[in-house]
Amino acid sequence: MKTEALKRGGTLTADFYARPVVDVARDLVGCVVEHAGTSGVIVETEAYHDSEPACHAFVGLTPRTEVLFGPPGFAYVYRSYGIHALLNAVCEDEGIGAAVLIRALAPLEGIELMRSRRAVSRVEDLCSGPGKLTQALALDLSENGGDLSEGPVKVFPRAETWTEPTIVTGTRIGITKAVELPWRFCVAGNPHVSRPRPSAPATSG
DNA sequence: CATGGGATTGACT
DNA sequence: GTCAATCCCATGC
Repeated sequence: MKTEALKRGGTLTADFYARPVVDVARDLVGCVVEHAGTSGVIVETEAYHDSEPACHAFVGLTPRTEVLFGPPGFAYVYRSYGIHALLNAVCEDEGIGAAVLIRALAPLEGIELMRSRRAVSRVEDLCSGPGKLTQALALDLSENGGDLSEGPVKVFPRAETWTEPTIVTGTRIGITKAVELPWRFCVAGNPHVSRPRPSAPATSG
């Protein structure tokens, strides 16, 4: 997968998402998410697929999972624990329920705006969790089903300074089923990754 | 129509 | 470490 598919209006296009969800989860690390005057570099993701019970799409096609089973490159936003909105990117072909959960960002643009939305001062606290980043970017359930290449939520290819991040793999957070799958991807040693951070294996970087 | 369970966070012991 | 807040939706009567 080369850059040709990464260049429509600057955003990633459906081709990027129409691949195995675990591959997309890994490749989204280092990419940039933008919404409502704020943006950040993705430093943590998780993959979910309808073949395993931790995925919402495991139950099949329902009103809730309709977007998950739809075409790739769209936003799946849902409410978690009645409080937080969580942002996912729908992946793989239409008819397959798969998505990448965006779990943490390194704030890039609109940091003061994020501070006003989050009421915390430290940059490391603004987007270091899936519920935190949606609050910082002012994302809510109305973004569910939105086209990630056209907005209002947009995802851009890796920024120049993040072309080759060192990625650490771990198990997914906060789930009770299929806990053993190593489908969590983080930038090694990055302060914006949510906790618990995966224990970094011996890597250079 | 009633019930139960979360892909979390922040506050408190 | 423990725990409550809070709402959408899947399931079962």
